[in-house]
Amino acid sequence: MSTASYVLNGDHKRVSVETRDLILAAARDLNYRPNAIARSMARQKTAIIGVIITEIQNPLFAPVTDGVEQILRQEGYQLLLASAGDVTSEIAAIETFLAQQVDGIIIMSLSLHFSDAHLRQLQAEGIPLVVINRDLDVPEIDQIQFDDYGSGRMGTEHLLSLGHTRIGLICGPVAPVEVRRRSAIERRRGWTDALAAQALPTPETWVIHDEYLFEGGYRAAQALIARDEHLTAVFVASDMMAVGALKAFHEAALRVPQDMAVVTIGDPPFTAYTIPALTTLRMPIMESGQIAARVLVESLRGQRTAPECLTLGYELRIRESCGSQLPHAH
Amino acid sequence: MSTASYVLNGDHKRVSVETRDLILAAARDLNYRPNAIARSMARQKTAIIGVIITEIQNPLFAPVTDGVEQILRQEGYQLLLASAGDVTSEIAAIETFLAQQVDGIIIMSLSLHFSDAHLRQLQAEGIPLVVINRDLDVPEIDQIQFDDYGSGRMGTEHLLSLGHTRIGLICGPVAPVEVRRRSAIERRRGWTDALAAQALPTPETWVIHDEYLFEGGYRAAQALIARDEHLTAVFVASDMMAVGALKAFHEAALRVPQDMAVVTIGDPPFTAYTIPALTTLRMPIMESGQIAARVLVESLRGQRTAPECLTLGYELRIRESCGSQLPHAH
DNA sequence: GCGTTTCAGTGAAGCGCTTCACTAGAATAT
DNA sequence: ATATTCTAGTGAAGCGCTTCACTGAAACGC
Repeated sequence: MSTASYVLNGDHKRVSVETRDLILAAARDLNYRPNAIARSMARQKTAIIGVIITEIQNPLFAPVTDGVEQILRQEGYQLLLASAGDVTSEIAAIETFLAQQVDGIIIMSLSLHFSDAHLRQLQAEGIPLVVINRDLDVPEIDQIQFDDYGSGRMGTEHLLSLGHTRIGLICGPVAPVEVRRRSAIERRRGWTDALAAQALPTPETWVIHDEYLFEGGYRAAQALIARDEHLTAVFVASDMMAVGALKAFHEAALRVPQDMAVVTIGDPPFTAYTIPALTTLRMPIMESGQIAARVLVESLRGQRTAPECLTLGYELRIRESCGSQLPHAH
Repeated sequence: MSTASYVLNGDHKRVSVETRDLILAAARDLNYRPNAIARSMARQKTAIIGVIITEIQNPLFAPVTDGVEQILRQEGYQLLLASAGDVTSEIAAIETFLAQQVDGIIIMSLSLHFSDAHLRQLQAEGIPLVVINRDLDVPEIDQIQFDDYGSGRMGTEHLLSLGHTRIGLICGPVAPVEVRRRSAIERRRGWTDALAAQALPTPETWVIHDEYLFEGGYRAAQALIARDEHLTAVFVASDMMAVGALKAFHEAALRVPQDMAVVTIGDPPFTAYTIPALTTLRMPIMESGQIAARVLVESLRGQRTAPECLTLGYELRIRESCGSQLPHAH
């Protein structure tokens, strides 16, 4: 039995070629399938990674999961998936994963401010953990972030570079605390700083916060129009919101980009097919999943010394909605 | 030890209240966490379900996975996820799942015509299996389908009911065989039959097949416009394609719905925020995941006798692109 | 009061594998 | 020729739990 085990695990030194072939042949004849559970039991590791995401249907999660899965598959790990929309169910998911003896955990959250005592504890117990997109003040934990401040700044600066000075902001929720998104706060900060750097005003009335949804963008744009602040451009900090905003502008007979230039944030291909096509800051979502998985795998192999704390940048994709390609009057 | 096991598994008959409390207290003190691997080993089942999807990023998959996850979580099962874009990797994923001793498998494929010898074999080995959206000719296997023929028919009939007679079709790929989608074939059949039932013509030139993508719909609409067949309406058999088509129509200065009425198929919320909002046949995607999970769980509990073969219907959502709400001239 | 049933708890096998420690024999060294 | 090393293979413990078969004591029946 031990010989068979060595053969099936590819230990070439311990077994002669003849016995090896014999065993392999027997395995084939018997239709032998190794029992991963028993192996995990004996080895005290499972080659399974637990992945927790906040909501499966959120557009961020498919690409992240895809990225994670690509790398894990390639590295020989399996992926146990759970969704957890609040701290209680996150803790429950972690407990289940630990019971399941996962080798490591990846958590991809919305940029909500969750409490993280349980993550500290996980870390303390020595379970390899990588966290994506969470406002976490625990430097020992590997983290992958997005440069949300930079995105706010970059989007606004692009509009500034096109000559706009009255640039509004449609952004995700910043209050109340349960739904507040770090990304929304940071993007707003970026917008503010970009305008302030040019000594331009940033009045409260040029900003609308709403949910990161089509509906939210639609409502926000309507509200902004109603305020009649003579804006010539708006930075919409989410592609779903931008689609909603485009509709509201269209209904208000505001032409984009002539009457209202739009820059937004996102990754999905559909931003290229809106009317007009949206100029976006591409968010490296799938990449964040890949990187998280790689970092985790390196941890598991003991190839890491210091904790990772990466911030991924956005990339400007100029299309029609910002009006770059049009001569426009100011 | 056995007493502890009984207590922790909630067997109330075998243990006195005092010992139970003692054991529970000790478990708490020791921070005891049951080892699911060891339990699986002893019980010969894992409470893990393997889920295979074709491409994580395909818009069908997030809702399906969501539906599956909801039910499985509620029923106490874990979800092991793998993506497999072709038969070879599907077989590999199944092998891994079997090694992992999953209790059952759910496969959600694109409606490609995959070979299914390996599924028959799975079935023969007695592994509970539910397949969503695959063209499978194996009546013993539980299957969840979408009524694609019905959707083609229903969408076309809606346009007929609005007085259109020259109704084009933009549809998914039907050839070559590697990329051919059953859904495309069926929807075309529905379109043909709906028109034929009214003794209307269904010329080849009114139909364009392309990929189920924004790009595909864009190209297809351009091609259709170029043919100049004086169509007044088109059934676009995918919401992504419809978004692309809308853009092509817009660029060709064709007004939707006045010059070209559009009905499409899909579920995602974004169809309500296109310009104009798309009239769609809603595809019960998440529901298909829920149902698949329920069927599987029932199988695992031995509560099923006959194999399931469900076909889920589509539901018409009238919005702007079909022109229902407009008086229009014919 | 004796046999029977119930109750509470214990012992031990076994789930399928890995891996350390070991052995017998062959090869090599001195 | 003897000691040492190497090679190929074996034995057995053990991973952490479940569950069947069992036991001793208490409760019950007539």
